[in-house]
Amino acid sequence: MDEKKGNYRFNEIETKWQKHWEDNKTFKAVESDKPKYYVLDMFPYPSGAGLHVGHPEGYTASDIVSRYKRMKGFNVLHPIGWDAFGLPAEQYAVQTGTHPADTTQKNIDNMRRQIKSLGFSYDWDRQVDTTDPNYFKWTQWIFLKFYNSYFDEETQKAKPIEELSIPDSLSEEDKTKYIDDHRLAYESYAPVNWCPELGTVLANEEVIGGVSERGGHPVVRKPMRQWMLRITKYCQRLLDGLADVDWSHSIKKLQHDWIGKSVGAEVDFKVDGHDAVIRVFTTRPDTLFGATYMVMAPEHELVGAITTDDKKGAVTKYIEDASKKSDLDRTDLAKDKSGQFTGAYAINPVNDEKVPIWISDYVLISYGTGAIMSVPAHDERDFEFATKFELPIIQVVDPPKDAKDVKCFTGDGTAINSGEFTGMSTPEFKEKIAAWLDEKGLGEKAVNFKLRDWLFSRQRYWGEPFPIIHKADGTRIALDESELPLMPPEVEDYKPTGDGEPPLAKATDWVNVTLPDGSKGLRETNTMPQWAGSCWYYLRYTDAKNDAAPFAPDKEQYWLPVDLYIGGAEHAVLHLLYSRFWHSLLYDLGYVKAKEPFQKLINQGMILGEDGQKMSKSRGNVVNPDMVIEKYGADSMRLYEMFMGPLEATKPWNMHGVEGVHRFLTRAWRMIIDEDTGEVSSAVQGAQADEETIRILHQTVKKVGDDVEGFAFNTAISQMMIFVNHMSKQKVRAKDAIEKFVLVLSPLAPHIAEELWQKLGHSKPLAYHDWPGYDEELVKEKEVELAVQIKGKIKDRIVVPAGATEEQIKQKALESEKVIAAMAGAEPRKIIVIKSRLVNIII
RNA sequence: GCCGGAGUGGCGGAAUUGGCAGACGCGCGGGAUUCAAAAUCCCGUGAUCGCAAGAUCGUGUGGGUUCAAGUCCCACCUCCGGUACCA
Repeated sequence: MDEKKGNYRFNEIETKWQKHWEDNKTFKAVESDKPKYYVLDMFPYPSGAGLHVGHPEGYTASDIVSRYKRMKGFNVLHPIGWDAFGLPAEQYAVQTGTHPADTTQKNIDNMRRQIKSLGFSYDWDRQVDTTDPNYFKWTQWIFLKFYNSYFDEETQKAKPIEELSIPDSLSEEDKTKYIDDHRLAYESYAPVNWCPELGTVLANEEVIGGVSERGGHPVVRKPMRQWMLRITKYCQRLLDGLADVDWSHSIKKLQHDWIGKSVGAEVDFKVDGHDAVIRVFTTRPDTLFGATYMVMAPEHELVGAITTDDKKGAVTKYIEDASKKSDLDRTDLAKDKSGQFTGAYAINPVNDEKVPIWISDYVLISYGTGAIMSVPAHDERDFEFATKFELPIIQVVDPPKDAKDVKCFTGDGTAINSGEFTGMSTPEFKEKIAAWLDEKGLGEKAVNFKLRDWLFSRQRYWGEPFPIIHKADGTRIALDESELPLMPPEVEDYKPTGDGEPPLAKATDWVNVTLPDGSKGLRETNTMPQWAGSCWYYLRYTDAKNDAAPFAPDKEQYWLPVDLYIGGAEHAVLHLLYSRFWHSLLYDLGYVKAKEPFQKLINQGMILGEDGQKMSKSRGNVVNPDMVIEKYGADSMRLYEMFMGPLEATKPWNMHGVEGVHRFLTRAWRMIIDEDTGEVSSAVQGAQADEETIRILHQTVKKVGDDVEGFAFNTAISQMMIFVNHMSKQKVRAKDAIEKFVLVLSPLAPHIAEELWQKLGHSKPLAYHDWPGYDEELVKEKEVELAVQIKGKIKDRIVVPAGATEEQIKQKALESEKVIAAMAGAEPRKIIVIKSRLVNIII
C-alpha cells in the first residue's frame, strides 16, 4: 500500500465532519421568517437486523433535497424518528423474557449509529420514538379525540360529541347507546380477521388473499369484541383530497380503488306472500328488466323469515358451511359458485315478474345491502351462477356492434326488452330509471364504498394501551387527558393467551381499578396497532418536546404541509390512508390548518441483490451498509445509491458500481488536492477558465440543480463525472470553477465537499452557502454539429455556428461532398431543418 | 381475470417528450507506467459483412402514421407491483 499524505481518506474526513455537524448542531431547524421546506422520511422500524440498503436510498434522496434547499435559502425541517412499537420486539420478549422496551432501545441505538454514519442532515433534537411515554401520551390523546367526536353528516366534518343532538324520546340507557353509535371510535362484536399464529386480529388492509400480510399465516373469521375507527365516514373526503396532492398516479389510483366508490341505486323488491322487502344495491339499475333471480348473503337477516319449510334444512346447512369457511376458502382462486334456493320469490318492481330468491356466499353481507338482484346476461358473476343452477338469462342491453363478448355483455349499450325504456342508451336509462324509482317510492340513487371501518385493536403487549375503563354495567368511561399517558403494566411473561385474551389481561393489579365513585372497573386490555404511532409523527416533529400539547398551533402552521415525503410504496393504502384520516379529524377539530398532510410523495424503488433477486437472509444476497461504508465511505455509498438508476425504479445492487462512483470521488479529490502534499494542487489557480470549461461548468451547475429538483440524481451524477473528466485533463484549473463544482457536489457527497471547501481556504462550512448560479448564454454551445440526412438516412455531419439561419444551414448541407455524392444529381424536393439537431433532405 | 408500471449493448442505465439511439458508469480488449503487480493514465468497445473506406441491420413481437418513431396509434408477448366475487 502506497499511502500518501494527501490521499482521499474518506474515513477520517467523514468522521470529522459528522462530529462537526453534531457538535455545532448545524442542521437544527428553528422557526423563522424564511420560507420553509419540510422534507420527511418514512421513519423506520428499529429492527434487530439494522438498516438494509433500501433505507439509505430514500434517506439519501431526501437528504440531498434537504441540503440543496438549504443552499437555495429555505428553512428546512428534516427530522427522523423511530416507529418502535411492533411485533418483533414482542416476539423476542416471548422467547427470552427481555422487556420489549430494552430490545427496542438497543435496536434504536444501533440504527441511529448506522444512520449517523451516512451523514444525513437531520435535526436530531426533534427525534421521536413512538414508544416513549411523552410521545404515546399524545397518541392516546388523539384516540380520545376520536372517542369523543362524531361525524356531522350535514357539514361532513367531525364535531365534539357534546354537540351531538340526541332525540328527546330516548331513555337514559338508549341515549348512551345512541351516543356510542355515533362515536368515531367504537366497540364492535362483528366477526374479525383472527390470526391464530400471530395471536391477534388484523385489519382488512393487513390481510392479503386470506393470509396475514406479515408472515403469510392463515386468517380465520371469528366474532370478537374490538375497537373500530369510523374511517368510512371520511370516504368521500379521503377521495376528494387526492386531487390536491402531488403523488404518483399509481399511488393515487391504489387509494382511490381501495376506497372504492360506486354510484348506483338501491331498489326494493317485495317478497311474495310476505310483508317484507329486500333492498338491493346495484350500479346497473338500467338492467332491472333482466333481473331473473335474487341472491342474499347467507348472513342476511331476512333469510330465516322467508325460507320455506321444505328448504329449511338445506338452507340452514348452507349457512353453517358458509360461516365455517375461512377467508381463504371464500377467496379461493378456483372459486366455484355455490348457493341454495330459499323457496321464496320476490317481485321485480319494474315488471311484476316473480323471481326466485337464493342465498350464496358470493354476495357479501358487509357490502351494500347484503343482497343483490341478479342480471346474468350482463354480470359475469351472475352469469356463472345462473349457468351452474340453470336459471333464466334475459338480455336487456344490446351491445354496440364492435363488442366481442355477446354471451355476457357488461358494457354500455342500448336497452332492449325493457318496456317503456327500450331503445335508451345505458347512461340515459340510468338517469331515467333512478327518477322513476324515486317517484314510485321503490328506490333511490345510492353510493357505496368498499372501504370498511378500521379495526383498531390488537391483542398484543407492545402497543399503546387504550385510555378506557369498562364499568360493571357494560358502559365505559374514557380517561381524562390529565391521566395520560396510561403506561402499560409490567407483566410476568409476554405470551398471548391463545384464546384471544391479550397479554395485558394477565396484569390483574393494573386491570382492576376503583373508580372515583367507589365502583369497580376494568381497564381495556387490547392495545393499539402499530399504525397508530405513525399516523401523526410528522406533526410531532414540528414541536417534538412540547409536553403541554401534541404540538403548538403556530409550529404546525409554520411547517405543514410536508413538502416532500419519501418512502416505500408498500404503504400506499395503509399508513398513507390512515394518517390522512387522522389528519382529517385533527383538521375538523381545529388542531391543524393544513388540509392534507403530505403535499408531494415519492416512492423509492426496491433494491435487489446482486443476483437480481429480492434481498433476503435465506438467499444470502443481503448487502450490509456498514460494510460498504467501511470499505468505500459514506459519500460513495450515498452516490452509488443515487447513481444506480431512477429513484422510483427497482434495480439490482452491484459492488463494481460502488467502486465506480468511488473512483469518481477519488478523481474529484485529485483534481483539487495534490496527493503528495495534501494541499490544494498547484494546477488550481485563480485564472480565467477557457471557453469550453466555462461552458461545461455552467452546464453542470444547471443540470445538477434541475436534476435535483426533478429527483433525477443519477443523471446529475453523470454530469458531474463529465465535469471531472474534463477538468482533470486541464493543466490549469480555474479556482472559481472548481469551487462551484464543490458546491454542486455537496448535497450528494457532503463530507468530501466540506473537506475540499475547507482546503480551498474557506473558514465557514458550505452547508448554508448559496447555491451557485449559472448563465443560460454560457450553457449554450458556440458551434453545433448537425446530422445531414437524405430521406432519413444519415450521410454526413456538418458544423455550423449556433446562431446559423435555416438558409445558411441548408446551403452548408447541400455543399457537403458526401451529400452531393449521395444525391447523385437529384433535385431536393424538400429540406427540413431542425435547428441544432439535423437536416433532412427529401429527393 | 382486472388495474398500474416496465421491456433499450455483456450489465446498471441516458436520450431537451417526434429529430444524430446507447450519455455516464460497470465489465471486457489493447497500450503506457512498473522488476512485477495493484493503483493510475490513454485508446477501443451494439450486431453482421469487409483488409479497408464503408454498407446493412438494430430500442420485446407484428402492423400502421410520419420527411423522421425508443418516443404516437392498433394488436400481441414477457416481466414486476397491486388486487381478489365490493353487485
